[in-house]
Amino acid sequence: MTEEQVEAARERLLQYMSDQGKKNTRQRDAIVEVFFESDGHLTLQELQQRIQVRVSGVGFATIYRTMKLLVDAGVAVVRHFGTSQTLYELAEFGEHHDHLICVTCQKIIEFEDPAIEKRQDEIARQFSFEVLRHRHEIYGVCSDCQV
Amino acid sequence: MTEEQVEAARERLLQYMSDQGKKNTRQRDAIVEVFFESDGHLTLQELQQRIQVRVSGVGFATIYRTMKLLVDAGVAVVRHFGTSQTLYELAEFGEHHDHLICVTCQKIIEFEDPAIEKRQDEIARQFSFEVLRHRHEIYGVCSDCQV
DNA sequence: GTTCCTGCAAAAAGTTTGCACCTTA
DNA sequence: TAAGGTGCAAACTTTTTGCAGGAAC
Repeated sequence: MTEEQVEAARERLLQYMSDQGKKNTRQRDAIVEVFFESDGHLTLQELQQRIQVRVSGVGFATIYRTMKLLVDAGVAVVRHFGTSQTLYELAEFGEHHDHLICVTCQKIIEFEDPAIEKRQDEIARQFSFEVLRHRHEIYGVCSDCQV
Repeated sequence: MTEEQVEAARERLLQYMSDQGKKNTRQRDAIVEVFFESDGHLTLQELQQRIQVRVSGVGFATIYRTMKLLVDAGVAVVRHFGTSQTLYELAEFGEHHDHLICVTCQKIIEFEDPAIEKRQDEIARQFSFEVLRHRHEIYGVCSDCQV
């Protein structure tokens, strides 16, 4: 995700918060900061770990509720990749990417391939199907986890 | 999934069970029956509801453990869609296909495209990623539902 | 000063397991 | 009869919520 897109997301979030009469707090700032820096795909646990480093004692519930706020604002989306844990990802602004998911270490690699997107549109056309969105996930073993 | 594939799955399950010294029971038969007939993704809850109809008093734990057995035998796979619930789906035998999903009428069109599969392998190779499986879902509006 | 936020702890929701008893082969 | 299987209930895991006190505007 590019710098401009993160900026756009920040903008959108501020707009949403002022529209909804939401307040800025120390905790919220820290959570939002960590989330935007991370480039997505974090569980609540991971967010908490990273937040602890800069602001101590941010409760789990606060992170949960703040992420819900980000989702409502449209700057984050919830995803599930096989595990029972919820992941939060930066919402797409224009750009689209898909995922390679390591079934061993749960690492997620993003990829983007115009050739596949194009072929996909051709297939849809064959069926007179109007594409709205898609998900393409490749599950396997990443280089680090291969024996 | 075709009739032959369900047959193959049954075969494989029986083989696995005899290999592992697993026993046939009234409950297991009912669970397997319901699962194979359903041809869809079911939660444990849904399975239990359907099983109740034919065999009363099948415990949740038994269904859970039986589904685990089916997964181990390779005839079922676990999936997580948006919800927090686990879904069990029939495993694919041989052929692989992906889906065009109509967001209006929920119709599902299966497709298979060697060009995409090939491109996908190339991408994985770039990341030294060993592909195990993938899912490719295109959401949109089918020809019947377009206005 | 009112409205919103936070942390805690408890409640929910779903999945997994230990155990005593029962069934299959 | 031995090896598994079953149901119950309890343990776990993760997400969600109620509430009293605290912070933002």
